[in-house]
Amino acid sequence: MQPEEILKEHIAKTVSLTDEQFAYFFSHFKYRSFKKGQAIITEGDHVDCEYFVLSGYLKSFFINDDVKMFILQFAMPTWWASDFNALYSNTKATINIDCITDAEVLCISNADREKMCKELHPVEHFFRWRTNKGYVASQKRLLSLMNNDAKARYEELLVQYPALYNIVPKHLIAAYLGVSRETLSRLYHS
Amino acid sequence: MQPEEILKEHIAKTVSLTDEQFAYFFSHFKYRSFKKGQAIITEGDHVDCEYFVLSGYLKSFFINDDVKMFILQFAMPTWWASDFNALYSNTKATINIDCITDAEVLCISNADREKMCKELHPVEHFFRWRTNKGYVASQKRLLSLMNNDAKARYEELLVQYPALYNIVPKHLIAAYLGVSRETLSRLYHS
DNA sequence: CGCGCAATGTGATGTAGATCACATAATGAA
DNA sequence: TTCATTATGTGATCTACATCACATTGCGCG
Repeated sequence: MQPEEILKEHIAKTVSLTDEQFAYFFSHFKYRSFKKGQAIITEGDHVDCEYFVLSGYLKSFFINDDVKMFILQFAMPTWWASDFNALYSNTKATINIDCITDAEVLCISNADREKMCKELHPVEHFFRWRTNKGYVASQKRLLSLMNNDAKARYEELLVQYPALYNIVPKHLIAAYLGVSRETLSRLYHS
Repeated sequence: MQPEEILKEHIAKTVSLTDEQFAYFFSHFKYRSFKKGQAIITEGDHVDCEYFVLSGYLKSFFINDDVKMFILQFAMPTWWASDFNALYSNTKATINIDCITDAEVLCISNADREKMCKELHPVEHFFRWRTNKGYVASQKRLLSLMNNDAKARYEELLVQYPALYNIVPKHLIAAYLGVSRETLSRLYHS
């Protein structure tokens, strides 16, 4: 499927745009492809785009002072990724995004997104719903982190995103769950 | 300050509405007041409103199978609260909201919010930004929960919301931080 | 095909924070 | 003011998970 179709189908799940509206909207995106391991956003960068994943897997993560990695999100096809904090408050990136596999994305600049939201009311509606979904998911994860132990969180993750099991190395899954890779290893060998 | 002014000032920080637009928007809100300890949303309820806090403090929280409480959010004046998951996906409430102090709120139904978003583009813009702010805050809290120990999280909270220290009982602060009340007590007595 | 590095497994030990148990304030309603 | 209830403090113990150390496996790449 072509990039244009993928995005169109994704948007259509939430709002309806005429073909002309969509074509205009789409014209503000830029296609980019990345190799496995390549960085998309690095801490300290100026951030001016958000990314719609066409193919492949990304991770957004934070590295603390002890050089320990925490994964905020895996991004899979049709998901959006960026350092939304930096993007919206126009500050330097505090998180990193890179590619777990080869990946293709569509990117749109912050300015263009805001312009589109202003010019096309349905686009603003779309982005409101997208963010809302992200917010709700983030709250759920917060609860899970406080309420469940590592094993329960691991099983929850596998039920929700079984694809991750095969594609994403275990030490990254551990960094998402908030446990050490050793603990994760012990969890699923018992 | 009157409810109308409080909301108006709050909205004006993000978008500008004409007086007529704002009056129309405001006409969809209903004023309600609650006593300390009173429940606003209870798990299992049908949720059809979101709440803008005029005065007082609310908490949104989850009770697990062991009857242990986890606080998702404290809501203070000019904050919004609801079970957004239930509200947007039209399912029964999975969280509770009640009053830490006497409180006054303005509530708007889901249907009316959506209607307002449709009829007044700036209102949709406002709600997009509000949700975006919530999303970013939630991601930050997630990182803090994975990265910092209880003491660091406690200090972070006090720096961010010093008012909570005097107003909110310590065992609720513990339930927000994700530690036991005993541990919290030991933390700040050393 | 085989070298080297990254990913994973597994034991031993350390520790933050939970849990239990009980004492001591506060608060608030009659 | 008194009594009951709720909030808080503090010791003793327990436990999930981290950390360290090292072995093993797998895989990208020349």
